[in-house]
Amino acid sequence: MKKRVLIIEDNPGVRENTAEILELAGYEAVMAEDGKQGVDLAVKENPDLILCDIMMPGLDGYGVLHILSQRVETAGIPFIFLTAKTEKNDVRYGMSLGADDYITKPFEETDLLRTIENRLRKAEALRQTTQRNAQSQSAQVTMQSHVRHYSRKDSIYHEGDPSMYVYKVLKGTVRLYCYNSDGKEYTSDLIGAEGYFGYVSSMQSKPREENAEALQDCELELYPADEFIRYITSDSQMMVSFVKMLSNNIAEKEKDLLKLAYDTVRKRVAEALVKLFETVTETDNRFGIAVSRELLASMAGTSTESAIRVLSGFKSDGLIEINGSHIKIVQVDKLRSLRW
Amino acid sequence: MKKRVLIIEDNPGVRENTAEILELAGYEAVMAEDGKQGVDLAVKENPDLILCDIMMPGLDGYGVLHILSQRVETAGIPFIFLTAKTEKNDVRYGMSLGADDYITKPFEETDLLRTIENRLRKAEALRQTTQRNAQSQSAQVTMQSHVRHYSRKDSIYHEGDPSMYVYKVLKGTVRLYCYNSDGKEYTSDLIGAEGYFGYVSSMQSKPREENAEALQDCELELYPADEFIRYITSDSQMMVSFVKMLSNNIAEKEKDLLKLAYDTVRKRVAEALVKLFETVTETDNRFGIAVSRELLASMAGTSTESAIRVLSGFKSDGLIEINGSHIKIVQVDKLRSLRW
DNA sequence: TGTGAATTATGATTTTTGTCATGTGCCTTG
DNA sequence: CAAGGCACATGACAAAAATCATAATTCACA
Repeated sequence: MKKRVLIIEDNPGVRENTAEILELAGYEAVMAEDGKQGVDLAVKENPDLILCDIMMPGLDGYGVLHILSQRVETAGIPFIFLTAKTEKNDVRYGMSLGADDYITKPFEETDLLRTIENRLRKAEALRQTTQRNAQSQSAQVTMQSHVRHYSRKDSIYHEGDPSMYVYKVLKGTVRLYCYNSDGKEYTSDLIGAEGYFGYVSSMQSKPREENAEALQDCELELYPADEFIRYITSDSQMMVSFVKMLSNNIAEKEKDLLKLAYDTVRKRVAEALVKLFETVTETDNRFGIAVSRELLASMAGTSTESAIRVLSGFKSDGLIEINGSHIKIVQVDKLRSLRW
Repeated sequence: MKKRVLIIEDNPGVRENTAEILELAGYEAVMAEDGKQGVDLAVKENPDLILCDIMMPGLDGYGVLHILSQRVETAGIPFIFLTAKTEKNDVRYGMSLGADDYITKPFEETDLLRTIENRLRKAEALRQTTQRNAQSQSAQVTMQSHVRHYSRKDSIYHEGDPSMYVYKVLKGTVRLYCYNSDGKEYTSDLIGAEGYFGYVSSMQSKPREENAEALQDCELELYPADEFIRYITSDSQMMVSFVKMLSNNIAEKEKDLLKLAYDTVRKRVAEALVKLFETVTETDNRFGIAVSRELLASMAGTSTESAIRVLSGFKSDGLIEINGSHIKIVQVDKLRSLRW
């Protein structure tokens, strides 16, 4: 059966031209001339893939993607941005919204077709895997994996890297972080022993959206992305657990958002300390845990100096003890209650 | 087969007593005397349900829940907090972390057993549904649902309400928001036509974690939570789409976090305006869209006055036009580029 | 169509936080 | 053991944002 591709592009020339190329290549092309019509057609026509211009009058490409991502029926359709600009910002922003890929205009026919084919193949592979697995219930599926060691400060992956693995922390702690446009760092998560990370982008075979590094010496178990997908989808019960994990993740981020929006630096640093304390279990607590003020600041979303000032305050309040970069929490309970 | 319950509680008296009650009631009780041991046992023993004290030396209940939520294998186990305090803050905080339920100490035997039974039954129901569906592939499943109308400012649900429905927006726009401890409002999401909401807590039969209200007159389709779960789990492909939707949600929240951490109010208000513009398609744009400054402020995570000042700036820069509460965006592109 | 309440706008002021500068102590390295 | 580098600490100042106050204007409703 012919694969159906939806083209959302306001420029008639580009639109027609692209459609022609696709039809010559054996696809069925459906065209929309603006964002709103694009959303309608995506729902009605249920295409196998969507090509979408970013800059459009009215509802633009980002908006289209945003809307389609919120619908179960359309969230799974591979989505490729057509971007006139080579501007990295634009592309990065688009990818972070959940686009699967992008093509820079003007594009070569071969580029276009190769990118489309690539995405269709990946989507198909995912479908095959999940369906095969759904049928062969019961059989205990084991994951192939290998263990790798990372030293403190080692980079595990970077933003933009292809998502090869899903990781499980066996020992140590991993830090996930990203940069804003001014180059400031925000630590979005700490993953302690037994925790998983890297699954979001792996599930969608999308490039990494954040950076990961070892906060301490780490032992990680690496599951190839397709192995992980096979494992997760091998059992509907597993899938439900996975969904629950994702849901928790969402709830937690929402909580962080509320904190970041209105809470004082003091509260946020308290939160960061407690989280650190809860995640980093390895070190013995006699001397406290080694924390750079920079890390704490990037967890609280503030400047290093502000974080330091708050710490000084906690110290003189007797909540913590400071020995160089080692921080020992004396009164966990009080610190906890500070967060609210 | 006997159901296994893991009790994580540092007080030996309470621990032994609870175990005794459970064993008399026909459960198998496994005990852990602190958080760390609790995590270990949760992994090793794979219990059917976990009871966990909040206040414990070392790793506390929140920490245990946090860690277990990050593991696929343990994220699905019903988790119930034992809390000595009746303090609402504590409980709310725990629930927002992903706990399924809580029991206040000292508890009545019947309360304890009823709560446990209730949670086990819900978990079992979910398992049954998903397994049944996984076997009966292929058959097209339709969802029972009904449509309900909401007028502007109508409340759809409140924080703490039981999660009865998953909603789909047919017409209009819905606002999701939550309050911080000072009573300040943060608008975490706007859902436009075709978007779904309310699925996170519904999937886990947990109480609502945020508030939902109609931003404009709305027509919503209501799917009973169990219907929705049945629908989603009826088809592995559907499940994958759902996971993708959740992943997108996470990615988006992460993006918002980065913005909130380091971006200026100006940028955040620009973001809010664009988002509003992209979501609220209904109104004709000749007069602009009606937006209260309070809404804009709660989307940007700032005070109303600050939001107003930024708007005044945009107005004198010719980016927008203001007519009372109606805002018309004149130069979308410039506004968009302001966000970075 | 007028009136009062609610919202928007804006000035003045305070509070919070970020930035720059400089000093201190510790640790590494030659 | 000394020198240099680096992270931590803190003061001084600047910038950003929140808060308070009050005026102007919309808007809902009789």
